[in-house]
Amino acid sequence: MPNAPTNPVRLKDIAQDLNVSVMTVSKVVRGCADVGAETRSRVLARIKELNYQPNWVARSLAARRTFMIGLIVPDLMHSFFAEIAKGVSATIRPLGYDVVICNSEEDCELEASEVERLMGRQVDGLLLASAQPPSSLGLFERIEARGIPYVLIDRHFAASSAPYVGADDDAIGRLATNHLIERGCRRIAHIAGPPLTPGVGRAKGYRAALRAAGLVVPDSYVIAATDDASGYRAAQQLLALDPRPDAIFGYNDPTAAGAMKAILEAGIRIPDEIKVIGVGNVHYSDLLRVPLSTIDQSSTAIGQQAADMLIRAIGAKRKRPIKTVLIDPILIARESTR
Amino acid sequence: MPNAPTNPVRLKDIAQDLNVSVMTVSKVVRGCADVGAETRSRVLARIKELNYQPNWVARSLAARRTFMIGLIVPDLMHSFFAEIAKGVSATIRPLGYDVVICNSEEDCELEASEVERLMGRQVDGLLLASAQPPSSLGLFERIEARGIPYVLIDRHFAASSAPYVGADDDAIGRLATNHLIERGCRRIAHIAGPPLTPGVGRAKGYRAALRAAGLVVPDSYVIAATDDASGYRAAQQLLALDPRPDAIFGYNDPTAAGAMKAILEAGIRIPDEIKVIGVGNVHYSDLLRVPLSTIDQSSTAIGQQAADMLIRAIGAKRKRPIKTVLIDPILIARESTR
DNA sequence: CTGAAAGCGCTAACAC
DNA sequence: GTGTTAGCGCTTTCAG
Repeated sequence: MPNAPTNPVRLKDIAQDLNVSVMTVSKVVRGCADVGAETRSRVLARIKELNYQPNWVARSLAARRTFMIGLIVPDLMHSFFAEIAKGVSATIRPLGYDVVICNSEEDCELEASEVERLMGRQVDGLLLASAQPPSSLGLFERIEARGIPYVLIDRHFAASSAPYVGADDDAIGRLATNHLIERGCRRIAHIAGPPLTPGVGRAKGYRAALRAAGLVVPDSYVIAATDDASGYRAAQQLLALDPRPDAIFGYNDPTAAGAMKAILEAGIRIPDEIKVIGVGNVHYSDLLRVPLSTIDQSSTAIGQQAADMLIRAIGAKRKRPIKTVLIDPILIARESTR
Repeated sequence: MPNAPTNPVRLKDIAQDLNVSVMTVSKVVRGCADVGAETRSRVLARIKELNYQPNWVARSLAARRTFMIGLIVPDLMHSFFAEIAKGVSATIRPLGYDVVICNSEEDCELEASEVERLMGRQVDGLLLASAQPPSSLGLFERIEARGIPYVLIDRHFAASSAPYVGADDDAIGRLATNHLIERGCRRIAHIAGPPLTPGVGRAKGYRAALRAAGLVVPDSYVIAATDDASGYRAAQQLLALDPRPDAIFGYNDPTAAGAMKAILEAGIRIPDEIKVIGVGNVHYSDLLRVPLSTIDQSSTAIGQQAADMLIRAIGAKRKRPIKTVLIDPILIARESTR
């Protein structure tokens, strides 16, 4: 038979039992120094006996501090963001914070409403991989008006003056493209991401690398996509082009994986006839039909760094050093570009 | 220049502006019926003007209800759990709840401490894919002592009297094994999961199906593993056995994918020489070197169902129909068992 | 329909 | 060292 639900123990209960004031108990709980040794140990004993657990809602209201931070990502199913979430949790947990993770589904209205809710819940700070259109600034304004610290992740926005932590997308684009060039490719196509900084930056790096190598490709060599399904379709289009590309640089691993599927289905050999590279080093990259070369962006590190900066910003009283941290990309060459 | 942080608007501010009581405003905010039409619209107008957002910490303290629920999963990186998380969010958000997602890393101490924290934060309910050892009951007891509703997900525990939502693991084991039998396999090996209900149930179904078909396999045909790396090693062992298995049923997709890697590396052909099947239908299953046959367990549905039951339990005053929901597995046959 | 009184469980700031 | 006084911003209960 399940025990009858007990009313949670409160500070007051302990105080009464021991004939001390609530304040004294509160101080012991929080580890304040100014409590007599003997009193402290009596309180501690009773706390253990009763298994007292502080009520964080009350504590938050009184202290005007929740020790909760919000993390908004566009898609938890994408392992890149799941990994960031992991990095964030791992960093802030030991510091006594909890994360509330929200999924915006890449929908900017949903995102905005999540942000409002989190602020309503009085989170101490926000980590935001935003899906806002590049120029929108309403949301950032509202966050700033509230004066709550936040850090942008993965996607940078000119409209926001917040610190930013992400990969160096330009470098990613150059690294991937140069790798293909070194492998002897000349007709390098690109599956471009959505019009946010990662997509734009990688495309820019791609073009820069081509230019530096004196290569010219037709406009039709760049097609937009976001995930494996659209990457699959994009690749089908690319394969139909007349001077057929001899390489495809996918905006992320899912698009590259989708592209590989289309290529293999068309009976074209990877890497002999066409090479493929992605970005993200998702966890299953080397289990694919042809192990996928990719650019690692250290997602866990991104999460850690961002969490770190946020915690620092929360601690700081009134200044905000607008810092940007760019994580260096690492090339991981596998079978698909052999 | 960033706007100076504004002090958040409170009920009191609106009340003063309009010369009404705080109570009246509070009622309007919550949509209570007993407010004059004119008063209501004046309040509403001012609320919009000032962009009032309720302080949920204060509200929670007063109402003794946070409208937050906790979700504890062993590993967010595993897309199965990410998908459950998605299903949960999608279900409860429209009802005004938020989820706090915690990662236990498959570590039962960490899990216990997460649960305590969530209870300290006064969540209204808990969704728990627990990593407790099968017989441990301390944690469940503590949750029940608090009287807070919770629902077990994916892993069932005899020690807990809570409702449970998960896949029908026995059926999964039989479905997968029978599929292999139908495909002509006779020496079917199994990569078994950890000693929790999913692993145990699937292994049980596996044995039951073998028995029903009159097949006998040596004990050495069953090896434990949890992820792609250990699945890889397990498969290497299996391949070294003398009557080499002609099929491997992996506890989950990662183990099966790892197994495929080992098999292909050994120069053995899938599915001609050995067939492979997994469980989970992870999102990249058909992008693998050989598209992986699998059993789909409708993770999103699990999340939805569980969230649904929890919400119901929260609403219910004082009874707990100990319900169990088993989601029917679906076979997805791909290349690896052709 | 409206509001006054009385907290929710805890902490900040300052007295003793 | 310890306790007192005042809230935090909101809701509950119950009178008007």
